[in-house]
Amino acid sequence: MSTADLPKQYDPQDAQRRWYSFWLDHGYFHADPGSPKPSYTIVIPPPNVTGALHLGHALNNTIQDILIRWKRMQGFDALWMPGTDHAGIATQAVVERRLLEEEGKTRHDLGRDALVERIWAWKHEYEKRILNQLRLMGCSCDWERTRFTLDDVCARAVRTTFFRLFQADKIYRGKRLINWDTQLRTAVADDEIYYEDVQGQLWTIAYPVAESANGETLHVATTRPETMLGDTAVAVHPDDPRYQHLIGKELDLPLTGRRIPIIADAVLVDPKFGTGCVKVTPAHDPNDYQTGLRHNLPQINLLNPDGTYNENAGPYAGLPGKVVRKKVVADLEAQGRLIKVEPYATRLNYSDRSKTPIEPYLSDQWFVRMGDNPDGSPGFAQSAIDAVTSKQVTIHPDRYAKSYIDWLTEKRDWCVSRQLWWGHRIPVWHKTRPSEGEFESSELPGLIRRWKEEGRIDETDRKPSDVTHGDISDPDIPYHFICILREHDTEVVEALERNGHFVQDPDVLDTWFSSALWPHSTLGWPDQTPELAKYYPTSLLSTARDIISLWVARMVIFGQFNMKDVPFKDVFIHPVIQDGNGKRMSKSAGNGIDPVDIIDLYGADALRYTLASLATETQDLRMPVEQAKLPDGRVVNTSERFEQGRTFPNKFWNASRFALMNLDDYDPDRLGHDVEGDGSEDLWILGRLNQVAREVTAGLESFRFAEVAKILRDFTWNDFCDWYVELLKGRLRDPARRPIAQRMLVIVLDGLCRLLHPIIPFVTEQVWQGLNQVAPRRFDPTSMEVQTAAESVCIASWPTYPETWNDPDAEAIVSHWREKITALRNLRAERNIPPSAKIAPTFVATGSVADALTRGAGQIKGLANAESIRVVPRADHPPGCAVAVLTDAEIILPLDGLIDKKAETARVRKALADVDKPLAGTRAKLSNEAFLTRAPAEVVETLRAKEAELSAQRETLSALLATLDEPVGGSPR
RNA sequence: GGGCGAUUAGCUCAGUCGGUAGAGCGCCUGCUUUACACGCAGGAUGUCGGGGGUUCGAGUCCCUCAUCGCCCACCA
Repeated sequence: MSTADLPKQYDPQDAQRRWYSFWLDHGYFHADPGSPKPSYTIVIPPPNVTGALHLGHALNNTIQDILIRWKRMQGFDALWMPGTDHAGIATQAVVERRLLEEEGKTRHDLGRDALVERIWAWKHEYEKRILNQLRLMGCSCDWERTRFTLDDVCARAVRTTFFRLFQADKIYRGKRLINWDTQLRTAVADDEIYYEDVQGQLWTIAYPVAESANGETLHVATTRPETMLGDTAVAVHPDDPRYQHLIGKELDLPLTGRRIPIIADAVLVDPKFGTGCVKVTPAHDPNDYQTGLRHNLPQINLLNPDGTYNENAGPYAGLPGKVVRKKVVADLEAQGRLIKVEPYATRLNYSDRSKTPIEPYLSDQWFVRMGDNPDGSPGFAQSAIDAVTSKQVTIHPDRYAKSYIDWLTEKRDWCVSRQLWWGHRIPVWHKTRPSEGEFESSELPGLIRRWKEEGRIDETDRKPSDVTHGDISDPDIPYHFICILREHDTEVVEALERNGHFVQDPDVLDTWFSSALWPHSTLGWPDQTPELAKYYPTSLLSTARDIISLWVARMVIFGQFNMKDVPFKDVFIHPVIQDGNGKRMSKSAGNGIDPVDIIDLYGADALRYTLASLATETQDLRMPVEQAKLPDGRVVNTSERFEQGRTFPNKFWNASRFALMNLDDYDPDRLGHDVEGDGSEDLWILGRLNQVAREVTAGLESFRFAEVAKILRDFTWNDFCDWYVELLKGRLRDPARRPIAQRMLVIVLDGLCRLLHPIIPFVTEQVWQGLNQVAPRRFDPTSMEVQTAAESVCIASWPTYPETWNDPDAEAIVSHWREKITALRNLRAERNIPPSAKIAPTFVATGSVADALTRGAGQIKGLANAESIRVVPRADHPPGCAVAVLTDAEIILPLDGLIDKKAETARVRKALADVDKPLAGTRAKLSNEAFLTRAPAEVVETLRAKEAELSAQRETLSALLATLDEPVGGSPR
């Protein structure tokens, strides 16, 4: 191959364009359920269509692609299922914000259908962008199977699941406090709230004990006095001696004339705080709400949707909250019930969108039951815990299993309804109040019975007397819900909605509801598809730790419910990328790094290699952010940590370039004079290649990506490039030895392409294609024969080399060479011998060391730039020589006309000091009686041998120093 | 408040079985050696956060303190 085809610097952009489309054209990424190969499956954590991918996505997708490519090469029918998430609240919020900024409109101006249409348009744009980013990174997803959590396939799975949950009484209607934006009249998600510390006030109010002879009162403190109108209890700590006699008694709630109980609650009340009495307003405070559930307290809702007070507030009805507060305070004061008012720093919740305070608001929501079944058998949460404790699902690193289990142990029911427009609409129709009466006489009751028998609908028809276990709905209100199986069952929908008997629930499902189905919905469930049969359960899930509870746990739950099996066998939790100061990267903070910028700057392989080398078991990893200029002039964020990823593929490229330039006359069938290689270096490098292949395989099996990246880099750079290729250069120039050298080069390069491919797919494909041009027929590690290589490294076999490729003798010999050559280079540097000057060293050595050096004379001459070398069993130190004393040899280097006694003395003294330090430590240990008697014999033996070696080395150095006519220091102790 | 993690070279991090510490970048010296200056050769750099314990021996195991970060809950 001519150098013209092989630019000095690897051009990642060119390779990316060429080979990605090449892979797609050949369909390598497409999995085939009909294939006899065993399956290996990963479903992508679907990125939100809210925006572009960030560096965390890049890390996660690099990990997944490494595994998928590796398994594909191992002969698995590898499926990487791609797709995106509709991300309910997040996406709707993004589009609504833009609507407001650009057109000054709210969603109510547009209406439900028009807004949803806008969001679809946004989705199309970002989905395209996200999927394209994945392609740029080289991700080998099966694009023909791309899914979206809100597409028809997923929608069917969602509706079927909801229906089955409804039938199984795993879904119920309950109350929950939501964050209510009184201005926009809408529910707001937790992450759409911001806090502000404000200087408020704390009012202390006296509640009189009912029918108390001595006029006893309880003092309660509150930051929101107006909510007292909804109080349904006052709580004290059960162990508080001050109030023991009052527990169970009642209070006269001022201003209302209502009687409320005094309850004992250890959770809500901290007896050391304030007066030790807490007013309980279940409908307007999350803690009080929980307390209310514990004590079966009524929940009195005081609010209208617009923030004014309702009829439950009696005389205050119709007034806005602010005014109610003023009047309540004034009225309390007038009645002498206000004890004190003091300034108090408190935190207020505000809606991100309207910038107005959030009101906790009690509303009807749908819940999925997490607790155990009425018969005591494990419910959803317990089954999901069991899946992990029994290792049906293994979480790596295993410390995350704890957070998974801890969260599930609470068994808190999952609120699945959201007051949004973007998402899967809840397939439930409510009976409307006006329809009562005429409904009974209509044809509907009969139809409903029939449809139910046909399995098209299910219903919950509850009269006030019914009690459902765990159901926290208001027991006084009857309801009738119809759950519909098929969305397009127009016959049913029309009949239900006719005459306004039923209306569909306006809410949509929590986005995690559809995400929880992802591992089976994407494979076609509820249909029994060949894909489902083959690829479920999937093999691995790779994700970030912050969604272990939101997503991982729920996938296990729904997998067990729908599929009767867990969704994946392994879960890998990858680290979170932070900036150099340990802060989360974000667009708004300006410290984010865009993976596409890194690809533009250094290439996809650089991005992937760097991220892989950072993927350790740590939970956070830091990446100092700095700026760089793109070719087009844009200034973008990058990090010095991409340096390794940038240089390494280039190094590999250049080593390959050297090889390819020397393979023009490669002939796999012409083997020179030794089939088993030509020298110790060949046996050594094959042994190393074999060892590296095994370590890399083991590393991938246990998700040690950083270690795998390091092993491969070290082998490629330090063994292959720095030593093996250098050792080979002389042989390549010798026509008799060239064929074997070429054959060796091809074997190692072929192996490196395979081993590196999962991490850096583009440069390895580029090299593989080059190899295929000059050496299409070559050694194949699977068959152990010379045969035509695969047309792409994507589908080449993962290498497993014979165990016999392991030669400790060759390894020892080469390590002797390396050691002595390094010592010679060291001498050169220290004595300022120019690299170009030829030297003629003498090695003093015996036994196997001498053999190794004699055998490698030619190699050593080449790499140390020596014109001759001698190996002798003993020798004096003639004056005017530099001498290096190694543990098993001495090197005597005559320095013609370069006698510098001072420099040589300094050098030897330093060498002596270098020996003295470990020698002192070793001797100290060996003189420790306890060590000698208690440490294992072999440890003692090793140390003794080391001591002998160091002593001998020191002797020689001392003698050497003496010949330099300098005083010698005492023996170290 | 509960949980998890981190603290090792100037920076960012490895360090599996407890046996006297490594890498990349940066730094210093010298090299246009015909694969590579995104390179080659050589070099310097550590009280492994503090204290205590277990052990013949601790970066590694245990306790404790400090600092930083993340997650979850919460502040009447």
